[in-house]
Amino acid sequence: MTMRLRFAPSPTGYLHVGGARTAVFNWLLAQSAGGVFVLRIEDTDRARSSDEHTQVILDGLSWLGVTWDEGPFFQSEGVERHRADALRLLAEGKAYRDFSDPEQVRAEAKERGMHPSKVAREQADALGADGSDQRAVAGDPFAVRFRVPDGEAVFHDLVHGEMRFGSDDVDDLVILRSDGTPTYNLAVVSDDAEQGITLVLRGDDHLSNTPKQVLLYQALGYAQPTFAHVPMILGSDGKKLSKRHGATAVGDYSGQGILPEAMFNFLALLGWSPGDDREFMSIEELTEAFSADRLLKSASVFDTEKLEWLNGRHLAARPTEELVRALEEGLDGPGVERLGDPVWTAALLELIKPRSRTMNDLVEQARPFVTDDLAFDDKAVEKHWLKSPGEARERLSALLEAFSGVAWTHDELESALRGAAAKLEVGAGKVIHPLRVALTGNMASPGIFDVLVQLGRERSEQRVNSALERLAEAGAEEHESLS
RNA sequence: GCCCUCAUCGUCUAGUGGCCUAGGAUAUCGCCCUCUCACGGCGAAGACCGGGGUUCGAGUCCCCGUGGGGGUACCA
Repeated sequence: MTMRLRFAPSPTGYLHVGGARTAVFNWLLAQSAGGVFVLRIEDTDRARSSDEHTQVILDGLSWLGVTWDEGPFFQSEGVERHRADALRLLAEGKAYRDFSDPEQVRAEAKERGMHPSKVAREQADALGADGSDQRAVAGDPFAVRFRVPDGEAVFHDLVHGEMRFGSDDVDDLVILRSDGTPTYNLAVVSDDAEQGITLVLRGDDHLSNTPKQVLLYQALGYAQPTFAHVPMILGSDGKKLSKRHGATAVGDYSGQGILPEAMFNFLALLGWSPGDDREFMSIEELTEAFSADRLLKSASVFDTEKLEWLNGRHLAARPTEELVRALEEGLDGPGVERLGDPVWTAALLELIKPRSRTMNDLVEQARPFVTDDLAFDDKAVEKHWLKSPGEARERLSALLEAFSGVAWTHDELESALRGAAAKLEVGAGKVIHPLRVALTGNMASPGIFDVLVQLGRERSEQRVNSALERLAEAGAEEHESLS
């Protein structure tokens, strides 16, 4: 029998990393086992669901590379079937009409220290089958409750093993509301059965719902699937992941320059491991290594730092052409046409790749090389220029002179610069730092000779010249304030 | 309250009764490389939640606590 799996998000918000991880596990299992992966949107809560949210979820899955074989199906399309299932249980005496007022039942249950469903069942039994029929015919509104049979609900869970729940701990649940709409627990069972799902892999927040569902499978005469309840993903404080923790939607991370394959890799490693020491893995390797029996039981914390480290590794592994495309999208204004030179751009990428963890980093690192509109870091300017504008000027003009005759190569520039520094009787660093600010506007950059070569003679000299102008102004002001 | 569930370095994890003096990764710190920042290399520090059992032997099995999470809805 081919394995059939499903991912069934509710479109009540964005695609949460926890949901994304569940989708990743399902996908991985379907791929590695040659199974079928079904996508179902659980949109029965019309008030909170929206097409917009559905689209965000679909986009998020596509971004991650999670593809589905069937669907998306919409739970709302199955309401007639859900209702028919509920009514069948009622007809077979496996469910009963509940005419009671929820408020009143809750109050009474609280007073008598019992569960509301017990009170509801008591009232229904007191009414009797005939009484129930009469009130129904008379048009009294009622909900339908499942009459939980005595015995045990048993199911097999791939991560928790055999699970047994006594029916005493399962309460008679409403399966059809008094407005005629089906409830979640009935709808999932009906849909999973209809769609032939053989393995339900979902978050363990559903673990306590499972006995109810198992009992419904049996009452309805549907084949019961195997389950796999995977642990939840927590925020950095060990609490349930929420907006407080910042980004929790996969879309947020793509906006921050996280690569989909890195996110996929990271999510796959949350609650699962290949059993050896591999961490940096391609989707192919993950598919190859994945197996449900290595799924973990305990919740894990979503650690952004490690995600970024992993992203850096995936970024370094990306083919140059793809990174170029990202730079083209991330940068604009005069100068971007330089990216059209594949040799120049490839060289640039070699310089900035090891210094970048996210795509956003990469774009920012590339900026001073690509555009001529430099953004100066105030701290860098203060430290390497304005502390002593005179010295900075002297050193930069010396460099301009020293560079004027030499071939524009890493080694030639290096000996020219070191020679100039020696002549000024200062360490090479003393000239390198003001030069770095002139060329990049920043305190940190790739090696200074690489920067010079990458910028080329003309642009390098222009930048040094405009630095000198700025320093001349600063020097004049300094003079004024001193006099 | 009741029911369920989980528990190894800060974090992700390896560990299925002797291979554990508890391994790896990340983060942190130090050193090396060096013009800065990264990368890289080397090194340090860092964990079996507590208590009882079972056993010749327990991180690993059992029980009880404690802590976290979930459920207990005419939400999904």
